[in-house]
Amino acid sequence: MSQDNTPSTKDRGKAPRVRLKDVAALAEVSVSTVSLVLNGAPRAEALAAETRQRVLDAARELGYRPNYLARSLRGKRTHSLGVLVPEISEGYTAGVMSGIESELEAAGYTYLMVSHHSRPAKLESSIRLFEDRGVEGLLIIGAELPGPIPLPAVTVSGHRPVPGVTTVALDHRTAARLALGHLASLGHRRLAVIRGFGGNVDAEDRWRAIRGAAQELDDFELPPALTVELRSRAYGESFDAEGGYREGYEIGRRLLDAGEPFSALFAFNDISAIGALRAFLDCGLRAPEDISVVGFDDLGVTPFLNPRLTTIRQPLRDMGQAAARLLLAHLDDQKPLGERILIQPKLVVRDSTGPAPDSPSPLDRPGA
Amino acid sequence: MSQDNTPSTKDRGKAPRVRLKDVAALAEVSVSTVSLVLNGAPRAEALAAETRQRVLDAARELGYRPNYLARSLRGKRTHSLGVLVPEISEGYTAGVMSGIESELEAAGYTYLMVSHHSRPAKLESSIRLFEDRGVEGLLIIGAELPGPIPLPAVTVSGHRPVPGVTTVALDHRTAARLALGHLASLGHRRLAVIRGFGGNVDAEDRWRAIRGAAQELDDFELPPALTVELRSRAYGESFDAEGGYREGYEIGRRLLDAGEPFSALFAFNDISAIGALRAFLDCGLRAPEDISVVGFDDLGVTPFLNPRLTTIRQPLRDMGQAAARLLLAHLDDQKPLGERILIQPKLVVRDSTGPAPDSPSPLDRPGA
DNA sequence: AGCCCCTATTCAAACGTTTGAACTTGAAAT
DNA sequence: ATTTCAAGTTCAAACGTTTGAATAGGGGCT
Repeated sequence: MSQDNTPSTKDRGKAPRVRLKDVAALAEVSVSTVSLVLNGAPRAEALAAETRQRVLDAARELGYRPNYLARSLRGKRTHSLGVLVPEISEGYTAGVMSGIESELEAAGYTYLMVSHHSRPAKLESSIRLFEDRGVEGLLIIGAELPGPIPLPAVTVSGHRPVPGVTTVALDHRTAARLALGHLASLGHRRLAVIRGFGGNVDAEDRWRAIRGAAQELDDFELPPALTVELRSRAYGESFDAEGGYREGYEIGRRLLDAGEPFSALFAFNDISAIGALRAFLDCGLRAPEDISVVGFDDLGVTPFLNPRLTTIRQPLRDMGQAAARLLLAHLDDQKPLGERILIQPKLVVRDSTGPAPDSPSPLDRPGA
Repeated sequence: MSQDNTPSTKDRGKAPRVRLKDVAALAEVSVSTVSLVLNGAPRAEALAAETRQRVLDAARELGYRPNYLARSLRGKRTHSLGVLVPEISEGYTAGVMSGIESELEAAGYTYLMVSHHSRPAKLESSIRLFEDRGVEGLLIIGAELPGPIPLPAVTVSGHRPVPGVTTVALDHRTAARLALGHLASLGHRRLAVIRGFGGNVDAEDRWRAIRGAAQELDDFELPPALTVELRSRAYGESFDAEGGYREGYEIGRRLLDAGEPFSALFAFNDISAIGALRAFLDCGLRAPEDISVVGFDDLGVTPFLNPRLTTIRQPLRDMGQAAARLLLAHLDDQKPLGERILIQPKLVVRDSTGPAPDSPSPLDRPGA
């Protein structure tokens, strides 16, 4: 009756997409019937079995594939999420993403991804973008939240509690106790620390936990001159893959130059640990004989470094999976959001930590 | 006239979204006029300046944001792309993605991402998914293409020419010459090689180039017992971040056990190079004194390893950017696709390569 | 006074679905 | 012979845009 773009035998060009209408024509039923059947709607039960079969056959024969945009426009569901990561090419992000990806794929959701580079403005504009694109929910990694979020959201660390937002975060107290306990048991007493960059709640919590753990130990010091803060994540317009390592390296040198004796370093992440370790080696120190280093995250490389890196394992993949699952459970089953899930870290002892040297430090040289 | 969901003063709940219709009502014009003005259509020039301003003001006042789904449904443009990567948490992928991301963001495109895990079935299903989701084009990284692609596509390496698909690929001949030339000049004569996994064209090209480069050199051998193939990318259902390193490690041990003397290794990527290096160290070898190792990619860690890794740099970020730019140029300006862009690698000499030991090899022990 | 045409604006169809309400048909109940 | 009802199916509105075609209002021309 109305216009119809039948391929007219010779389908030159892009092969017009099969619509519900085409299936309906072939099956000799109405569009509604086709929609009902193809969606397995309860109402379709009422249809004659023969009719249903006819529709199914027609759809198969034509290779019908529903139009996502039309369906979403009408139905309000897009089966897509927005994922906000700090930096696409970071080990931390990669680990979490691999968990998120597998979970979303299994559930038939797609996602849009944007890096926020720890910049609040970017975070906010991305949230608006996602909203405009019709995502159903947000997965936010390592970001301080700007306030209430206009969509269901689950985060992976990075911020203090926001009502209605579920957070998957690491148990930093345990992490700190594990690392410091390990070092103390090896005889270390003066610890250098690479803190996460200020403003990052994860970093604050971690630092608080480290100080707490130090106090619980006898005769264990965190000399102020030996705690340095990363700034990496604070800017990072054009990302440089080497940035984090380089910063660790520079901090490593600065620590040695500080002239304060120390026998061990606890870094905020593996990346900076690797950089600092490199600096120590370059200055002629041996690890773990002269200095011990503990990283954080347990990235894939760590067991293959020289020396193998002792580190605190964050089950990044699990954290990503957990976050995704929680969000999906909310979207699909209305499970409420807002809890705080604590994830337990694990100490992985390898070769970069060893007994403290007998002398208070390998570095009692005042200058250089 | 028709139904209208005006917030009725007390807007409880989710704040209904502002539609064109709402703006039209406030500006006292028709919906069409609003659409025209807000899109800066040429036809809008014909409107009275006063009207245009009224519309603009109304839109601003209400905070109008267009409905993406409706617009795309009608207009056929979604400003979104599909990105297919081998493995989300791989250094190679991360490098390329960082280039793609920055380019797409600048152009106002979003993208969906799926890992194909080098599985043809996954690749095909993902392409269908993307098609269904209405993406305008595809960016495919490191995958053998299943045949013609139903959408405009640009790839980053991984396959032999397909008509209509632009490829950004590395110049493997140059890469091989750089690596082998460097090693030969250091006196190395017998080279072990970790090849990429079979079926990957990138791997084949590289291997062909390596053999070619070896022939160009005097007295330079690639003993068959010392070329091993990666299998990593061939399966990889549940991804394990350590997988690639571990495989390199195992290959490293196998090479030593082969009993064939060699003084240098050229690995398919940095990951496997790092693993193999670790194996060599574990077996009591020193690098570069006893054995030299050349990696491939130049991931961020490489300058911080111990020893620092000599490697062939692939400008991954640039490759990603180039690919994205080419695809966008096609979509926005109809620039034709189908070329093959060759990217030049660079040799980065660090500490993992050194003069060949005097003895033909450190490994003239027949057993073990 | 009638006609034409220009300017400024609106109509209404279309994009491809989903879904509440309505419509047939035939058989059972009155 | 009419009404009642259920089973099976279709109508048509709606989702929020974009855009080709149509329209109203005026002013200038003959």
